[in-house]
Amino acid sequence: MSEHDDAGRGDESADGRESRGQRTRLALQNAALRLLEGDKSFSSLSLREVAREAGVVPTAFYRHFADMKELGLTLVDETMHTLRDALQAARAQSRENTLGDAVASLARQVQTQHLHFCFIARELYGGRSAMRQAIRHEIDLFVRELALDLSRHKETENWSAEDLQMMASMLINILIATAEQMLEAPTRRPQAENAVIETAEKQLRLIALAAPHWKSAGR
Amino acid sequence: MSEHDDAGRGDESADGRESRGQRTRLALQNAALRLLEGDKSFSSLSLREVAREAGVVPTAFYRHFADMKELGLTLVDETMHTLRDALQAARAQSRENTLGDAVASLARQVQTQHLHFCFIARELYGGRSAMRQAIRHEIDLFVRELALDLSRHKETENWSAEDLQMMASMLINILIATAEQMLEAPTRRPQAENAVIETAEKQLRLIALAAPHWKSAGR
DNA sequence: TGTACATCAGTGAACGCGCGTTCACTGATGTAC
DNA sequence: TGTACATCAGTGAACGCGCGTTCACTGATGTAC
Repeated sequence: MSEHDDAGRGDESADGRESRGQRTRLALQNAALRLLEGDKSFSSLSLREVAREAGVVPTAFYRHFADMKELGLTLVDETMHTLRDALQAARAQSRENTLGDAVASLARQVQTQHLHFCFIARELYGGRSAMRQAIRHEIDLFVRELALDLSRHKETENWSAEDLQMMASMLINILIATAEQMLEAPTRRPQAENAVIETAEKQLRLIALAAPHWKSAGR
Repeated sequence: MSEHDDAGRGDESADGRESRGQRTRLALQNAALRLLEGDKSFSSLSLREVAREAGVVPTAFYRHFADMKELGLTLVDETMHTLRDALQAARAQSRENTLGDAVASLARQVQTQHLHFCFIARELYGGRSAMRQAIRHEIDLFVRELALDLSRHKETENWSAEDLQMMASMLINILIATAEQMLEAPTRRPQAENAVIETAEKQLRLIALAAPHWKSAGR
């Protein structure tokens, strides 16, 4: 044990290639995501099913995760990190350009990160409590970030913190609902997809219209 | 066989009390809803589990449903019928009174129809494809009904059919998201519930604010 | 560079369990006379 | 009202299956000298 702390090695990933262990771990994660692409939800996925899809024997699973629940929470973590980057890109778009560009950017993300969005959308509502709460928490972070963004816009600069939060959560709701609808009609035709995108754009535009009139009406 | 069509009897429920068969059938349905109240989703529910909760032997299940899928679709049908009535009541409220009353009415419905809302919210996103599509279809009907309602309001009377649809689906989205959030924090405290309701109210009010300005801006 | 050894990722047999579904059955409910 | 019979909801034993998890193992990867 005492001979282990002589050098600053420690981190195995610095060694160039990813180790054999890491490869199987990733294979398990990707196998689970692949299996979730279709009809199934994570809670109806079996350990043996995932191992089979990953091309390893069931017992190998335990070298990497204590149980399916741990795999699930790992997937939430990694996936939400990916989505956070995606939404950050979309937010950057909307700051510099039009709302339409922001929606188009989101649509592109949904297409390229298809597996990740499938997983999150299913588990946000359908999953077990632990996973649902983990996702909710990440979404709350999104909402807070977006609220901060909004506070720097001229139309909403002197809104109360509460109202900014309300506005942000409504916008995120629209994004979630839109992503869901895009996932629902994948194989049919791109025409349906465009209709969904167009509707989302209109909804965002309508809300943008209301912003300058808020507080002046109301109570 | 020929002696069966002599009288106009036929319908067994006209006999006063519900028959023994109907009682067990309802027991199975309610058992499933009860089991879904917690963490689980319908697809992770087993036939034996439902029979056990209903107090019958597993094989008795087959007297009433071909399999779990049939039970699921039956539950969707019945539950959506219940919810349709609930939303119709909420719509009537909003026509005659304020938006706040409409939201309060929805909140009351969520509390009294708690089990039904739990079931639908879970299965809308987390369920198997057949069930998800059945629910989506019913929600589409809600949206269409609401769009028709909107077309009779003065602020939106000369909007295009497309725009009415867009508006209606946004309103329904808010209702769904609000119901979901109310289900999420049930045991904690009523304070959280009130915050959710207040937010929903504000969101609806904000959209109402935008309505008169639509089309005058836009492209 | 080459050999000896330690570590650890992946193997395969085995277990007990709850599952969906079948079958022949029992006994209660409803009907005909 | 009373008896004989048909219908049909619910029973209980049995089946084969995939599951999660255990265990002792093998053999590849990495380390020390």
